[in-house]
Amino acid sequence: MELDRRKRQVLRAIVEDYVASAEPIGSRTLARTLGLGVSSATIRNEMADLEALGLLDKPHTSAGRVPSDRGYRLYVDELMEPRPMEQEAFRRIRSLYLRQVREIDYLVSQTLGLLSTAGEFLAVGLGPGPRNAHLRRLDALEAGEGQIALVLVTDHFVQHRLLEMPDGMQLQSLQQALWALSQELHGMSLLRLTRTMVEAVAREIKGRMQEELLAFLEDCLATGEERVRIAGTSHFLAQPEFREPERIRGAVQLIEQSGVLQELLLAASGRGGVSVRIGEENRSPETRELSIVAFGIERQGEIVARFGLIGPKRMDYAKALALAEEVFKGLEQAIN
Amino acid sequence: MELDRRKRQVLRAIVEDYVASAEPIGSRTLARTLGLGVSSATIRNEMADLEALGLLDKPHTSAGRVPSDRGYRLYVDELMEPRPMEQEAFRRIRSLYLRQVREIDYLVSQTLGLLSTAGEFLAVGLGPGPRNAHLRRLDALEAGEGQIALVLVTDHFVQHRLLEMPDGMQLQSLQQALWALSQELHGMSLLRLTRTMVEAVAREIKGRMQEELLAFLEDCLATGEERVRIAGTSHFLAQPEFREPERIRGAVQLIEQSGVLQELLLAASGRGGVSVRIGEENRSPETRELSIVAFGIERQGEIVARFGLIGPKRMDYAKALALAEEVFKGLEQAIN
DNA sequence: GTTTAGCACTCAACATATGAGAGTGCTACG
DNA sequence: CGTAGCACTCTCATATGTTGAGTGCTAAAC
Repeated sequence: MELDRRKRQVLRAIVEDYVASAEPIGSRTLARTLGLGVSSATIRNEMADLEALGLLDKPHTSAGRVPSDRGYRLYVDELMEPRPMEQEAFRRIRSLYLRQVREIDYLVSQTLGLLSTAGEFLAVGLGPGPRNAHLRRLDALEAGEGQIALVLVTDHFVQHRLLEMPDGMQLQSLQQALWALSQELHGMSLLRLTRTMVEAVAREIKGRMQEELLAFLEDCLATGEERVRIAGTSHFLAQPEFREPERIRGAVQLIEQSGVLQELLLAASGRGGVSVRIGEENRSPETRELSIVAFGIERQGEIVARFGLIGPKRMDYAKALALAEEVFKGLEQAIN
Repeated sequence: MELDRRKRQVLRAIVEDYVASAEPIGSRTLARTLGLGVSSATIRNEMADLEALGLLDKPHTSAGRVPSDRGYRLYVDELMEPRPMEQEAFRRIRSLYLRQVREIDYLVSQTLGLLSTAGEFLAVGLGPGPRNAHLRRLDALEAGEGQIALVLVTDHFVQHRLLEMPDGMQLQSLQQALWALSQELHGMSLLRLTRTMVEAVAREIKGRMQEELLAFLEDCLATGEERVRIAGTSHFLAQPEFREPERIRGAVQLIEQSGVLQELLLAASGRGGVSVRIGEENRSPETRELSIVAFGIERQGEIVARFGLIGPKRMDYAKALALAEEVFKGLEQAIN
């Protein structure tokens, strides 16, 4: 079923008005602001048609109309005009990705900062997991005053731990053991690594240092573990949809126990660019009233990082998409 | 002015009832629960006296009584019975601090996790600032595939950054320059260090690597910078005092722009053990309705870390104090 | 002197009524 | 096909009782 020109105009105006005002749109105001020389009654008829098509909803009998999920979808797919980025933001994005940094973990946190500057979305990011982090080096550095720093380097991140050197332990022998290990296990995925390593390590190093080393490796796995990072909470919570205390509580909970957000991000971000999920298109009930603009970053065939901009369904899709596209391009370039 | 035995009993019962129920306490219920064989009228008289002494408040003419700030203070100082910790929590605390770890930054984040498990307070923590972090080592490690890891070690934390080696740059010459620098500036406070270092570095290392190194050092300062860390937000926001949307918004804002919390923590935590601040005793208007149980950790005469448990004035002081005392002891021992 | 019973009074919270305002659907007409 | 007009609906805000918990005070009892 095709929409004629005017219906599209009306739908688009309703979406954009509603995004801006967060208030249902009535026929009178729309007839005025639309500037087409038609009366409110005509608009009302068009609205009734759009509602019959499932593109608009009524909050109650006598408030204005609000876009439905399908209405937003149509808007995003066909009606929306891509909006150019602000110069300032554009420049900041470019400059971040022109640097020499290759540490994905670091890039994730910096990118998150960038995404949250838009000032109205909840920015979420996911770094590479232990599955696709590969060991490059494991070492112990002298750190003065009887302490050492354990350092683990992978292709995606670095981890460290400052420890008291146990009495009677030789730095040299520790280093030798670690070097040998590094050599042997170089390039191995961190996920497979641990089991093998635990046993190899146990042979060479004894006592408390062994315990600490194992604890350190475990933490490296945990840190490398895919845990969603979040920025821009207050902007997000400031959205008018969270005015009621019950809603705001739900949103806070959603953010705190980030499992749901992680799931959302994983489902929404994929290969090949930026994609949008709207309301009911999300699986879990907690996110049925939210939308997400998301993308994944690929390196050598694997997705090593994922990002998303989350807002109420009434979010500014054009703005979010422009930002996401730009960051996507920058990051892909920087990483590959 | 001395309070007789019964007045103390009444005050204590009111505080503890109110802490548990968050509802003002009336004379009738109190007469019943207190189990003293006196009538509500007698309790009413006692209450009136306590109110005259400034130890109780009335939310309005005809609700029950609520402790005033001074009432809480008297309760904490004289009336409260120290509560023993739960075994489980106690064991977890001990085991964390029996390890070899000396990295304060790491200890801060682990301790914060511990504090937030109490499940009703907002836990805040502050690590050592650049002022009291002293350079131990600055190095560049080969990290494979044309990349290097810059590593900076201080007595309190370690920082790192994974970089692409610029074409034509020699790892050896970079290392030499960094070693020389480490040697020269060893033990210097990170705060004074940078200025001097910037210039020294500029001489030895050129081009993009210089930029990246400077950026790295700047970030080290920023990371080492005293920035308050927060855990347990959702427990805190679940407190009934934040039922109204306006209040909850205020609380969220307080948490997000953490400057006020940092100030609060700095003012409340000091040398020599755990202390309590109640309501109006806090300076800034945003925290007038909150209380904090806080302590600082000393090492060689300097406070290198600070922690606080924040709740509404109606918080469970006995529980918070027990937890704080235990963590304080454990940390002091582990660090010294 | 202390305690208690009794009573009038106060105030928040809840429910109910009322009116205004915004918006809709429908019908009849140009 | 578009428009004017009108009855109708529903939310929101305001006003008005009503209820229940709690207080303060007085006078009598212990």
